[in-house]
Amino acid sequence: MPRYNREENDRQEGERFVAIKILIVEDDNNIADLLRLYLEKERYEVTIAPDGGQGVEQFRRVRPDLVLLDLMLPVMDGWAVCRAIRAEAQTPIIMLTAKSELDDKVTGLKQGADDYITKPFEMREVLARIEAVLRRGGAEPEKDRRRLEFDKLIIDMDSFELTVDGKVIPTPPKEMELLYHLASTPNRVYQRNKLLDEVWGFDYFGDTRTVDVHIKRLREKLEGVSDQWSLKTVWGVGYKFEVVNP
Amino acid sequence: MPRYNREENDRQEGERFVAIKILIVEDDNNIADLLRLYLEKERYEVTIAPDGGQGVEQFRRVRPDLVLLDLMLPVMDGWAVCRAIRAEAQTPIIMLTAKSELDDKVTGLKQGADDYITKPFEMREVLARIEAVLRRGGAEPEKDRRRLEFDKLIIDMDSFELTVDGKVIPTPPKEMELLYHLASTPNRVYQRNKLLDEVWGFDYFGDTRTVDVHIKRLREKLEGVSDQWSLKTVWGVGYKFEVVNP
DNA sequence: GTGAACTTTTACAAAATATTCACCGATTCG
DNA sequence: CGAATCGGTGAATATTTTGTAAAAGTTCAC
Repeated sequence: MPRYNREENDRQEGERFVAIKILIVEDDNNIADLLRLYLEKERYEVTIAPDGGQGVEQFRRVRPDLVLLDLMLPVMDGWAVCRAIRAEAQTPIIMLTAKSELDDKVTGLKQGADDYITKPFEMREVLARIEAVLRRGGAEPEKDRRRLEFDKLIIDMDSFELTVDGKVIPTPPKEMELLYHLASTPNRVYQRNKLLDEVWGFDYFGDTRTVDVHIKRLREKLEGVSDQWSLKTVWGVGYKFEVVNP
Repeated sequence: MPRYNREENDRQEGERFVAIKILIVEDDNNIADLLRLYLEKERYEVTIAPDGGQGVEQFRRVRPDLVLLDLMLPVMDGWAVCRAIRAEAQTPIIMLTAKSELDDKVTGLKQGADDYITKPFEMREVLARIEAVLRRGGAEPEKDRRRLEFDKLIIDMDSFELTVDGKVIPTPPKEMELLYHLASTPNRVYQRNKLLDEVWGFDYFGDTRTVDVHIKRLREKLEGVSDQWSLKTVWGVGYKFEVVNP
């Protein structure tokens, strides 16, 4: 009975099951709500504080994984909040600033902010920066449960077990990772290149046929198990994990 | 002797047809070569310049889509190159800097750099930043959601599925791409030549009848589905995806 | 209405891509 | 250390798509 340890590859992007908490300190309700809207769509857990004082208070209460901090705040300004937070935690802080003044940038960075976004900002950019900062800080509360379930199929990257129709099927690491990767985003086509990059690693130089062989080995294990899902070839493009009725 | 057929056929797997050009200005050959290796694996077209002067020269010659610029360069330093490039184009620039000094960052941002990477860097990070910067600049290496919807018709390039009247119709890559291309700009006429250039690739030399045949194949799949849209022939000119317009 | 120009359709050959198999070196495990 | 397992390669095979040529059908201009 083979046993696989998974020391090396933790570059998967599995769905997170424990939400990442973000505190927004922002007095403009419109902006705050907009941010909440998008962030919640991305499955972040959002808390909003309308001024600096409440900002610090909420920070102590919820202990967020990241803070979005408006520079212009009533009563206690952004820098003060920034320092207050820094005084008791290394939580990443992204500053939201109305003017794109260089001076602000310098000062803010000195006070300990991790990044900057100048208003008016694009949500796309905000999301990207948040991800970047979180990644950089290694603050990944995700990873707690890397497990996907489908009809008669459980892909569990924690126990490294593939359960098909109730039975555990011994499955080598690469196959597990490939399947997990594909199934993480059902119905989305992955090109062989991308799979090599994302599953084998960007530093892997090898033939794209390798992917085919692994797909074949997976199919042997999965064929005819359920009509709810399947490993589909998209001719001329790549592969996808298809589930009916998404 | 291993074969890396990922590099052989250029527009394999329906990715981009015109390579994105990257200019690397870096005096350390090891680093430059390493960058080239990985970037070419990702299908970027790479040019290397070993010093600032040649950097600017090459920039004028190849007009890259992005510049990776080492800060420490012999003769003409990175900032000077940055300014020189900024003086004649808005091409995104990513700085490679040995020290992570705040001063450098600020100065660099002032000079117009778009992003920063401090050495020693991880290739993974470099690749991520490149994609981010390109995306931000709208040079879209890949659109976010490549999906078009019309009455009883969904063209989804993410799952690579053509859904007609609720049913998924198996459709080969070329047909998908052609239809997607036409439907991206409804009512606009495309000449056969243009379509060959834009869908088949500028380097494709073939008969213009080819387009006709593909149109015909598409029509078989789409005929009589909806009166809201249709693949129209514009006699003597080309084809268009026509939608009825209020 | 007629012919030239253009488009549609068909059938087939060529090209591209995917699957599968057998095998071997590397790695892991006992 | 030796056996078993895994990951990857290359080649043979199977499959699907794509391009072309040629016949048949349309449209347009006069």
